[in-house]
Amino acid sequence: MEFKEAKNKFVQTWGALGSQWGINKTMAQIHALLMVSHEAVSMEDIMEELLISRGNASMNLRALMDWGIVYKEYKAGERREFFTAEKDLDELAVKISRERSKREIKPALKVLKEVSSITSDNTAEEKHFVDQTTKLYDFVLKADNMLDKMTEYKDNWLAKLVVKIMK
Amino acid sequence: MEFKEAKNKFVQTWGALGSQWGINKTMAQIHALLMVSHEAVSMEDIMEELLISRGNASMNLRALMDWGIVYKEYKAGERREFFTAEKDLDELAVKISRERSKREIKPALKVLKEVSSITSDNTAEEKHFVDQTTKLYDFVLKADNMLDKMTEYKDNWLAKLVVKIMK
DNA sequence: ATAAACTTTCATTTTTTTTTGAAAGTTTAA
DNA sequence: TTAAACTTTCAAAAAAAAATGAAAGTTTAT
Repeated sequence: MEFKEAKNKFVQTWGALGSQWGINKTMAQIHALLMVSHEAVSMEDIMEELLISRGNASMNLRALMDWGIVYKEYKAGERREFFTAEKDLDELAVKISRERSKREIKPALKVLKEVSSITSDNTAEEKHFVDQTTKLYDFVLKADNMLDKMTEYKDNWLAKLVVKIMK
Repeated sequence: MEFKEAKNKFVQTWGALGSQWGINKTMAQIHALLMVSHEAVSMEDIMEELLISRGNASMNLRALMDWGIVYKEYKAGERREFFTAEKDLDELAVKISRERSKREIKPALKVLKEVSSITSDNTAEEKHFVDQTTKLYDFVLKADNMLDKMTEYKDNWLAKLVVKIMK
């Protein structure tokens, strides 16, 4: 396999993986492209390489910057903007975890707390509902806390964790 | 908030959370419904409660069973089938992790290995590509191994982990 | 102040994903 | 073996999500 083919395969695969995890395909593809680029890339070049429109490129780059995993870069004497991706994978994981927690998990927790707090008549049905949603709240809260703690380790938390677990 | 309202809110929220993580909304909603039901539910009742068609219910129940997180149940003297969800949350997490690893992570790893193994000319561009995809392979492999290890803990791995990390 | 070079926005179109529902299939009881 | 009671399948329709592209906006150099 030659370079161009490999690069394309990587971008496609990363895009597909993104889709499966609720991230828009193009967004994941742009991210993939930037991750393996040794220097900052212009919007023009991204459009060309991925065969997407200017609007699409612009919106997804904005989204990636909102996630904090892609940065704008200015080059001296160049009018247009260039983009780079976070390349430190530990840092990348931390940022993705934080965003998903903030955007998705925290709001879900809020609802779980609400619905598990209804004052139940004591029918078996309602008791089970309260019991199960309470357990779910506790579980999700723990999982979310774990993510939080991981962000404190930052450097290499994953390796440390795996070593610990595997003994 | 009364029971029915709370139940509905829970089902909707679980459905939305599913969507954000790449799981079809109805599939997540059926799962939510079964999780908080104190007894097995018929397809008819699922259709009615979620206002979905027979085909939709059938296909998503099949998918949930393929994931190993919903079971068929037969009642004596009843022709139709009833469904229940895995209610042990540790068990649920284990099964979801295993499936996602098998379906999504393992295939991605295979590609990462392939593309990181190209014989590079030594342009800076190609070197960076090989370096970055190799790192990514190592990282994803570690993360996946962590999931694997977690499935060995089964009972309460999450609590144990959090305790360990938080010291 | 102007215009060139560039980016963003958003109504519309396209694509993808999900849902429907009717026909085909299956199982059970008599 | 038949028919009733139920489930599954899948082509077509609907809904949802993503992409387009042209107009509006912004920045910079002169």
